[in-house]
Amino acid sequence: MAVTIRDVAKEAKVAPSTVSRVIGGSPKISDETKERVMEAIKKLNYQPNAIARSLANNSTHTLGLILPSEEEDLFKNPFFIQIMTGISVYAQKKGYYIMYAFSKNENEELKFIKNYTGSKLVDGVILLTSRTKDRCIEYLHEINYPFVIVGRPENTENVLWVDNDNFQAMYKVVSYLITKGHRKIAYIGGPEELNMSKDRLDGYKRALQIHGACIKENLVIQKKDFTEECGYEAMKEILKHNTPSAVVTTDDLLAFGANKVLREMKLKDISLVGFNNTPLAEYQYPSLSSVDINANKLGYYAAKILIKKLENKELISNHYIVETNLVERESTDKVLSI
Amino acid sequence: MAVTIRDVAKEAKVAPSTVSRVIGGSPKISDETKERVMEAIKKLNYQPNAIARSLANNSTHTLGLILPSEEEDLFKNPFFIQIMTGISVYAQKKGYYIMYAFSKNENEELKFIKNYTGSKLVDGVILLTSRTKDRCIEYLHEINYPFVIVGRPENTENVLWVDNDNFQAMYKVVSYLITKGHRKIAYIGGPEELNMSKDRLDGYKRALQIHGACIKENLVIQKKDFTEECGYEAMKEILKHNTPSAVVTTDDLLAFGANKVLREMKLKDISLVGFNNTPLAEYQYPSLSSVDINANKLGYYAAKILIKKLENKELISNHYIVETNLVERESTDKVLSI
DNA sequence: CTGAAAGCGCTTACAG
DNA sequence: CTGAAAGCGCTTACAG
Repeated sequence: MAVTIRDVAKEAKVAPSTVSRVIGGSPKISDETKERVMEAIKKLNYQPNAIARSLANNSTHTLGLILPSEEEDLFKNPFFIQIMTGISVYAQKKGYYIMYAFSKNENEELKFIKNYTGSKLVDGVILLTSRTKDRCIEYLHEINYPFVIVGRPENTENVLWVDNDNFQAMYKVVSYLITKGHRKIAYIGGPEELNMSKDRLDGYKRALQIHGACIKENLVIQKKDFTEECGYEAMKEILKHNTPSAVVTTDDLLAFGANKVLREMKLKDISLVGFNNTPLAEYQYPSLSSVDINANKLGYYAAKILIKKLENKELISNHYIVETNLVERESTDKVLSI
Repeated sequence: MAVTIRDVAKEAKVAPSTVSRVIGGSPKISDETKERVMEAIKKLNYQPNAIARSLANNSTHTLGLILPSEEEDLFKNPFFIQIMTGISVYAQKKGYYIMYAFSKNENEELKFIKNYTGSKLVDGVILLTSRTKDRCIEYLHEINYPFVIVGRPENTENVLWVDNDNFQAMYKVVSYLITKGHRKIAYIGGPEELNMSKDRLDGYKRALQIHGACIKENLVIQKKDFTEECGYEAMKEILKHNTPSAVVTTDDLLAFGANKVLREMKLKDISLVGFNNTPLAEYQYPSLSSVDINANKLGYYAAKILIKKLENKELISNHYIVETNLVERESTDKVLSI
């Protein structure tokens, strides 16, 4: 049998409640008994039962992480594992545990959330996807359970979230290209209904506008998926009507597809920028410049903002913006021939 | 306040113990009361408190997953996330929860294990690294806590583990190359002290032996790390004395490095095989043939074997071998010029 | 400063 | 077949 608080109490010749207070760091315990209890704890190698503690405290010190398992790039993009390490760094620092569940779709997500919250297993929930009109968010609101979303949700009222500044990220990329002399810059994006897509496209347009560069309709293509195929098709479409000097994309996979076209057509002078800075980027020919979104920080701050909320600490803001940075590689290293 | 078993009892006009029995599926409850209780549960939308249950049952239905955070290829290799999804598929099917912790080194690993087990948070532990003379394994043995290791440990006595058959995996690769006409096959491996390394090297040697091909000392190079640099150096060393017609490696990163040399020296006729089939493999030039280790299955069976143990089910064996398969790509597609 | 008691929300022998 | 009671291992008002 494992040693309990009663064993320690007996050993130290005090009441269990006193042991509990020593452990909890209660201030009103004499140094003498504190010491005696500590000795007993060490002698018996006592470790409090976390479950009993949770029951008495009505708190498990556990965060529930809901992951999508059908993501196109769950394995190709280190995004998820980076988020997970980021979360764990902060959580572990604060003595919180993390549970995770992979769910295939919104229904399953909701099922896990109901399970986690209804059975009081977790103190708070971390969501990694936010759909438009997200039922999980609605539900968590309804039952008033603490949660945080990685990725800005449609409606940010009363919800905690962390995200990159997608507008600024793309704005910076386009501005950078303009400074390098580019004027005709094409854009290949993913599903246009995503917030992320809107923000990035806005950033693209705004940067061009500010610098007085042209925004031509057929320089902008948005596709249904973040896949290589989509990138390939998009690049083909663009080249039908135009020959840009640079192409920006909203995902490395799109950029890979675009790059394939450029290679096939031997268009060596067109610059190309990816997004997410996946490990694959540096292995492209030419190696691909890409925007690093610092996914680990997204996780870190998600955990931080949620735990602060759980501990009723004052929140300066209901969200946190993680900076992005462009990793420059060969694909933006080309001499402008225009 | 959340609804408890007492509320349900009151609503159904029975004792809490009866409600508990209905939930637990006890056979000796009349259909009539069972129905009444079920109605009350539905009406009040009752969900048992998992923590209270755990305390009463002395079991949390939770598995603790210990992950290394300093792994060279934590982000480049989808190994870990695949393991995690594999674990979750089986665990979720069986109603188990999963906690994870990233640890920087053996000491931290041990700390988390002590925490998880000592505080009774988890019913069993899943380890993803086994060192020679692993203190974590020793400790878990000492306290007699259920655990499973992904990757065959040094001493398999009395421990649960899952792994690929590394001997056979490499044996098959080399045999395959021999059938394609190769006779002079080089080997680039990682740290030789790893079980995995020994097994793969043995598989290489055995296959050559069986087929009567040559095993030359300086065709085999083992490096300290699974990195691109190491692969690069190793390939250089090999080419100093020999010109093999094919090269096998024990990791894709090693193969990438080797491939770099081959490209630089324009040795287009040398076949190359990677290991782990990372997403990067298909993006190489030429695309890299690689051994898929089915990491998701490793996770799945790790969870399965551990949960079976936890539920005192009969175990046919204390380990499970997950098959590997060679994914053929351009790098083994070359015409033999020898 | 410390202890006895009640309570967290379940489960499960025990009794009927 | 069902209920009253004790127990899982903690915490925390309450009293002194």
